[in-house]
Amino acid sequence: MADLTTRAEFLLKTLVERYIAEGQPLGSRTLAKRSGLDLSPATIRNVMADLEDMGLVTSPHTSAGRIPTQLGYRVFIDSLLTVRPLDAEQIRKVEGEFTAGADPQKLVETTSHLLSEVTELAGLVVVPRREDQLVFRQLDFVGLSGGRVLVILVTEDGQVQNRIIDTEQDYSPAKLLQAANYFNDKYGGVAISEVKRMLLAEMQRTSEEMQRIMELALEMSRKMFVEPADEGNDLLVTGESNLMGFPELGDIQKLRKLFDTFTAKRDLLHLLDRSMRAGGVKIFIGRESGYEALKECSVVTAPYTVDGQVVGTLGVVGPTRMPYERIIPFVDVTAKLLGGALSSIGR
Amino acid sequence: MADLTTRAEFLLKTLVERYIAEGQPLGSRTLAKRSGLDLSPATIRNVMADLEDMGLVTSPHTSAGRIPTQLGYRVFIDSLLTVRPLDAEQIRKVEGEFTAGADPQKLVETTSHLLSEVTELAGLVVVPRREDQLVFRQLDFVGLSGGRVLVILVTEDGQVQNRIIDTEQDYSPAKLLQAANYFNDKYGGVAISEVKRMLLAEMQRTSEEMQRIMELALEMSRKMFVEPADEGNDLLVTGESNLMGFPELGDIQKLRKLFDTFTAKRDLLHLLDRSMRAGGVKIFIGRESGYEALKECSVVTAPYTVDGQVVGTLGVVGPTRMPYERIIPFVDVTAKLLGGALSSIGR
DNA sequence: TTTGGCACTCGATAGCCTAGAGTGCTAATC
DNA sequence: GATTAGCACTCTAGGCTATCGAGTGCCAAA
Repeated sequence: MADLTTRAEFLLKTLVERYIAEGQPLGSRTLAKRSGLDLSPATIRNVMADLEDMGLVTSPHTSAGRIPTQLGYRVFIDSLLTVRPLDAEQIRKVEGEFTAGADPQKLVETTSHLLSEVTELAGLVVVPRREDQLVFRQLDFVGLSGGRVLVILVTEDGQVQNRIIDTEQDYSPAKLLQAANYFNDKYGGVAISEVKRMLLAEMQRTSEEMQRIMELALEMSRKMFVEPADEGNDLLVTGESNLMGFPELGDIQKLRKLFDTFTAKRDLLHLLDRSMRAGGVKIFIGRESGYEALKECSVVTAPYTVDGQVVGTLGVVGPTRMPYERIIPFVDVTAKLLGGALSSIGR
Repeated sequence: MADLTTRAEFLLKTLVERYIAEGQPLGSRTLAKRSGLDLSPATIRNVMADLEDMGLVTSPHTSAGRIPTQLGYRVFIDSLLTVRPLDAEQIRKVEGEFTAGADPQKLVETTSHLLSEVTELAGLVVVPRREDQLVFRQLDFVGLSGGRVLVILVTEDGQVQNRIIDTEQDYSPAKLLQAANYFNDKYGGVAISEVKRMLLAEMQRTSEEMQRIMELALEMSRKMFVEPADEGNDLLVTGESNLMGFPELGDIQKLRKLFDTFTAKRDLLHLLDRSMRAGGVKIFIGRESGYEALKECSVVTAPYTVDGQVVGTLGVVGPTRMPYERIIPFVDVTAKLLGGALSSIGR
């Protein structure tokens, strides 16, 4: 396929820009005016025919103008887009949200709200729960009735998870405390995935010579750590309703599929996981995500790091026709700030 | 206004039932057939005219049949509805969900999902966080860097809340433990609202003669308890997307208002709080709720109790045209089962 | 009190027309 | 050879009209 001429590129760029801004197919006449080039509509038509041959633009029907195709957006984003840095007000607003000391869960919630409010799209944040990245801090056992024990798990980054487990008998508070102390001394500061591994090993090795208290601690923590955990990473979605009201998502059936995708989380988590490996902002346009429900949407993501290590991803979802030049730097900055805020909690 | 004749009642009943089932206005002709009464359409028309005078039915336009008004639904529910008990499969399903031991948060989530799945509407559950109904169990202090302390609050019913607070200095783990012990001994088993009150009193009274450790505990717990808490009761909404696809909510603007109401939670919480006082199932039809966004919806709620005391409410939201005779007993049963499951956690 | 008959209303659907926007092609022009 | 003007053509959106069918309200008869 022939390379794009400079002029064709320029026209594609203005076409995409205008279409993003106005949502209307662009005809040769208007494009001639808006481009600033001194060309007649007829010439524009010729160029458009070329762009259509290359699969970069298409027209909804004969007498409508042209709109970008998915590929057109791709080219636009990869080589034509001029990203505007955030303006002063936005930067101030974003930074303001991250100053207050808060626990990771709240930080993540704040971030997601921020994303959806500023972009007026749906905000996504993956809550990091990867076991190999979480460091164990301490365990608490709180006795409940009927042999049930509330286990509270604290990680170094200040996250708290809890769970009720069943045991065969009631234990005294003193016993529970002793058990917790034993366990905390032994595993404090170890990565959770490692704790799991060590637990399994320990249980096999010393099951006979163990003291009662060790047994208790191990039994409970085994239930907490090893048995089918709730889930891995979790996903927070906010501002879904921002997506209603985009004419391209006006079909209620499509909208429902989209919302179901948000609720199920699985597909989105998968998508966001994929974008964790690469550094920096990643953009999935339409079908590139590989999910039917997202075929008319774009997803802009950026991983965030704590102490230099990628722990999660955040981003936004919106119609393919979204103001990328605003969205991209914003998602980027937000990821950096969230990473910074999370880093300052751990020690 | 004249009382309803038995026949008029019967016709209203079948009208509402058929309309709920089919979603189409009913004309005199079809109603004559469906009612089973041996009456001509003309007679039905006379009765319908009466019902219309009484404000119980209306017609969308001249040549459409009749549909129930809000008042018509009210009369139907209050005096005509024959509630069907749950069928065997549903009961089994509901009970199955509540057997596994789980913490309150998970129970509430399960319940909400259950509500929305079975009814195919949006499920609501108020998470009880009323301070006067929660009994303090214990506090944990976990030191983080930079003078920050992670405070974990456990209540008797097994709920865990946590929060990071700022202090002026770093405390040693031993100090923190001591402080927690001091506090837990003193306030264990006291209602949270009472702890708050006592804290304020204590701080004023003995601020000079206090030992350092008491000071520390009081200072931290003050920040946890007294300073602007997160919120009061919280609300869980699931299955919102079930509401897409009801033709009466087909307008995307309405839908958006509805979803925003779900997200904001405030109005719904208010509504559910109202229904906490009365025992048993409560039904808000259309505008009765008092909220614009819900004007074409009905809300069916039931309070649930722990140890005889009402602690929260649950329910469903759907279009006014919902199968009440299925929904009502289901909401009722679910409330009872959730209450039971929560009761078995506390001691 | 019930019913049949009848004129009337209204929404939905289909068909038709027009205006407007935009295209592709061809031939003339720079 | 690139650009442009001109023109025939296509397609949508919107307005207008006619028709069909469902259903009503009312009146007079049973």
